[in-house]
Amino acid sequence: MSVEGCISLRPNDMKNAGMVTGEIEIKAVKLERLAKAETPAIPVYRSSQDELPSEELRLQHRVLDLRREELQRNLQLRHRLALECRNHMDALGFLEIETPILTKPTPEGARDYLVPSRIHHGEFYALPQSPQIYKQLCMAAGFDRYFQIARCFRDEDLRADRQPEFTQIDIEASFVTPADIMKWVEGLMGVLSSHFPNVEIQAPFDVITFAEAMERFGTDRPDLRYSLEIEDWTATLRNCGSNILMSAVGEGGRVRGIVIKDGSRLSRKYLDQLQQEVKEGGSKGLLWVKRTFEGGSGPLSGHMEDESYAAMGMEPGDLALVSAGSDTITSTTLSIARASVVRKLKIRKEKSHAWLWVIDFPIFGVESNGDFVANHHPFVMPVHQDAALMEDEPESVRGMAYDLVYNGVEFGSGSIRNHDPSMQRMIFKTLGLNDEEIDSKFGFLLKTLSSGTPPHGGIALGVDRIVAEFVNALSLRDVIAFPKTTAARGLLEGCPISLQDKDLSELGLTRSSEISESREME
RNA sequence: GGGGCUGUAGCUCAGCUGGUUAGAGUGCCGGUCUGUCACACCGGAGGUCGCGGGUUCGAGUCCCGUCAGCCCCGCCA
Repeated sequence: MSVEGCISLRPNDMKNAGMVTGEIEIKAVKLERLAKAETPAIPVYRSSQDELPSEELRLQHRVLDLRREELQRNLQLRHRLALECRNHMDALGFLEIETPILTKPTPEGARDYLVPSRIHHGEFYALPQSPQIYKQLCMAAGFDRYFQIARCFRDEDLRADRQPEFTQIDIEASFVTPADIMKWVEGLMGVLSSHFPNVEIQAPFDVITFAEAMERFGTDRPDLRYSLEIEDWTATLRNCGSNILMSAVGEGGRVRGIVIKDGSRLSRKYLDQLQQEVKEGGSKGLLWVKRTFEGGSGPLSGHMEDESYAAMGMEPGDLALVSAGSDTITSTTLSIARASVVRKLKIRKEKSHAWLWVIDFPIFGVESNGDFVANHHPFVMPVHQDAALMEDEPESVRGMAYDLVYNGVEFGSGSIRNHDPSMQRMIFKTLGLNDEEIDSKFGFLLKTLSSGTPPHGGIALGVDRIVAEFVNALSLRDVIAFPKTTAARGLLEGCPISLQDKDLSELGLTRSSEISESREME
């Protein structure tokens, strides 16, 4: 509507303090209807106690959903964050350089989204999983400080915190140490978070090593708002008489666990449910014992002595959650249990904002079949004192890598890169690539490194996750204007769709017989 | 690829161990009222119970399959 008239004060007894414009009204002299609207399929203006329509409908009618105040605000804040990011990086002398969207498929890592070439039948581009290699090429090209707010694409199954296309603040600089990058990012996060009233920041952030994070919290992205820590009770409990614990220790495992002060109030029902939770997370199970004034209860209580309670720091009323086996198993189990108990008991936060750097990640992970895979990506430079282990003990080689974690959410991940082509080639070989494969997939990178590339490193920060966390959104979908569903569909526009045969043949593609003709677009 | 939850009026939901004509709130349409702001009051329309098959005298309800959404495992360098 277009309304012309005089703004005037409402009569005193008709003012409404609950409305922004509750004190005034317009004495209209002219009314014009600018556009007609059908009754909306989903309510746009709803009272606060009304339930939201189902997410399926909200995504189908995304335009209407986006009119909601909450989403308007989320996208405004997202804009503010991007703008401030550009200003801040510019002030630090960083150049925003665009990198290709049509790129080369990579053999490592996530599945690529592929784009068939019309001009070269049978050949494909890939959408970038990240601008990683391009930003390294920028370093070699002499742009010493690069950044980009870049769209990335990964064709993997989705989660609440994963979209098939997502946005990163991508940063790379030459002649830097991890400390330089960390300092820049701390400054950047300070500027960005200042626009979000419920986020606070204090630099420098805490730093712990990957090994320490796994030992104390069982995860590489611990939520340090809570202090509950994992302890090693192998010595205390190895001879306690429990078959489960003794056999796990006999096989070289450890006994680890968490003491929950006053945890006895957790019900049997909840502890059974917690069993289920850790099993779904891939664990075998979880033992527990409650210390009482009379003695104890729970699966382990029969094996507990007063001395063992004391050694574990348990007082009457406390609960211990215990896991035994390989570090991988106990870490997974206890980190899931830790997060669950914190939620259940609404344990008081030590602080509201836990910023953390996790450093010294192992470069390689080991698959169940013994193959090595890159933990982050294959371009991480080994820490100096570990470089000698590359040949004989690659699993022990730590990388000059750093993850940024806020309240248990991974915001970003970065590293110093290999600018030495021979080290880079050795890493590719450890990952199982032969020289021929290395040259065909990454020849252009190695050739660049051989042309004299400055030492360099950087980081990539997940914009969607950062905004989602800063506005307290339950899902990435609430901070993205037009997100995809968990099956990677766009419900508003209706994608993906099947194509007609003539469209396919122009691209040199033919329909597989397995895909029925009925799927063909009319 | 696997597991779980959900799918009933435009929207949010109820619908028991299978049983007559599937309900409520809200929205929508018509009317009354006209200083309202979740207006109030009166009246009305509106359902392929996601879709397909099966069991049964009878299916919203039970079984099988399938589609869609959400959550999780695998996967995500």
